[in-house]
Parts: sequence; C-alpha cells; structure tokens
Amino acid sequence: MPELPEVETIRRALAPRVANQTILALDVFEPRLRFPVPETLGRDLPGRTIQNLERRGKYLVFVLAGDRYLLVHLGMSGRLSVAAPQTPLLPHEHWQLRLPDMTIRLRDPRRFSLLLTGSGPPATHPLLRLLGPEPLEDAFTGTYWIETIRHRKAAIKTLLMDSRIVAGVGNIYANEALHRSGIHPNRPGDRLSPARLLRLQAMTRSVLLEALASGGSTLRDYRRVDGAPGEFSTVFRVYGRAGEPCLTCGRPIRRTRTGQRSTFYCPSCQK
DNA sequence: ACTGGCTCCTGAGGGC
DNA sequence: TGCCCTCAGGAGCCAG
Repeated sequence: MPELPEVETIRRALAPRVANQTILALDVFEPRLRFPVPETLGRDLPGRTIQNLERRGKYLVFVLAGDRYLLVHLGMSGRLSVAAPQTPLLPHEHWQLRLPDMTIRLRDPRRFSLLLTGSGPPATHPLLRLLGPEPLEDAFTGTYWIETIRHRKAAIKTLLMDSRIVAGVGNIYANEALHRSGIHPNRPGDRLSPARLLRLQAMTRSVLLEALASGGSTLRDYRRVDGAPGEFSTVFRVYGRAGEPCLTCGRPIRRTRTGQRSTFYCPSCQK
C-alpha cells in the first residue's frame, strides 16, 4: 500500500501529536504480523516517552527516551488511525498504542505490516542498515545513481524499486517516474545513458514531491490518519490506466509484468 | 555480486 | 447466489 509520500503524510500528521507523550500501554491483539510482535513489548513500553516520530524509506520510527525505538512498517494494506477512546475494535485491528491524549490503532487485513523494537541508533537496525539513500535528500546524488545503475542488467523498474539502491520508491511511483522520463520499464540498467538516468532521478523526485503535496495517493487501503483520502491518484498518468489513452500521445497504455509486479507504460512514449 | 522467483495473508472483483 | 480465478500499494529470503 503506502509508499514514501503516504508514509511521510502519516508521519507529518502524527509527529506533533505524539511528541513528548508518555506511553500508557501497547495492546497487541494479534502478534502474527510479518514478523511476530515481540511478547515483551507490552510490558516494556509503558512509562517511556516518545521523543519524536521519524521516517526511513517506508518505515516509521517512534524514537523513545532511554535509547529505544519502535519500528513500524505498514506493508501492503496497513493503516494507522487515531481512535477515540472506547471505540470498539474493527476487524483486523492488531495493536494499539495508548497515549494520554489519543490512541493510535493499526488495521491491516493482510498482516504484512510489522511492529518491532530496538535500542541504540535506529539506523543500525538490520531492516534499516542496508537501505539506500532517501530519494528526496541530498545523499541521492546523480553520481551515486548513475554509478549504481550503469553496470546492472536488471530491469530499470526493478532497480528503482530496490530499497537497497534508493529507499521508499514503490510500484505506483516507479511506474509514474518512468513514464515521465520516457523510459521503458523493462530496459536493462546498463542500457541507459547517464543523461537518461539523470532524467529518471529528477522525475522520481518530482513525482514523489507532487504526491506529497497532495497528501499521498488513495487506492484501496490508504487513508490519511484522519480518514481523509489522498488526492494524488487523480493525476496518475499510467498506473491503473491499462487500455486508456496515454495523456501525452493518446495511444493506449499497456499493462505487463516486471518481476512479480504490475507494470503500466506507454509503448510509444517509453523506449 | 546479481537476478529472478517465491512467499507471507485477506479481500475485492470479474467471469461463468 | 456461489464458486473459482486473478490481482493488490512490500520486501525479505532463497537457490542458481
């Protein structure tokens, strides 16, 4: 489900509301998520203060006092919401974090999400340690991108979605960035010129920034924390538009598969 | 060192 | 109405 713009939208909404709040309780209703929720979490967390809420790729990091943190990933169908006290549990609500002023609940029908904890610098957690640079930060330089891609034989779309190369670009925005760049999703990395790679890097940034400005996209499961839908899906140029006319040239958008993921592209505009 | 394929899970939607 | 099939925004893990 959520890609970087959606996770960042959630982070921005929650961060000011959770900062400096002390955890009253963490209630786990279903520990069988992507990885089992550690049994000690519920005992461990009460009394700890949340210092701030950060993001790395599609991971949310609740930084706690005392050198601890909570790591949350929403997977495909995970959704965080602020629940009123006493609200009955909805189906597939697997845990809640109770704070003095609010309760945060996670709902996730497919259970691909995760809730883990760690101590020390979050960047050293095994799931974060190998992540590539943030696409919207300076570390994602043109030199790095070109040098990383130019000798790889995998499809450029697969490489763009590889979080070890660049963190947080998922299926929707990879499709959109490739269309804006005029690059065929299945073109091997080593068959793209530096100039075309630089264009793709710039288009990746701009599509993520535009989505962020719209509060993210809405497809099936994603909602903002307050329940409002994101607005970006109205401006998809290829994603989900198989058979519809390309907004650039009018020829029908084609759907295919790259790896195990759905790929949408214009056979005329993308080479 | 890379690459591609498989896997976890539930729900929605289409065809018959 | 029901059954069966395919597909869904992620990404770790595995064999080759």
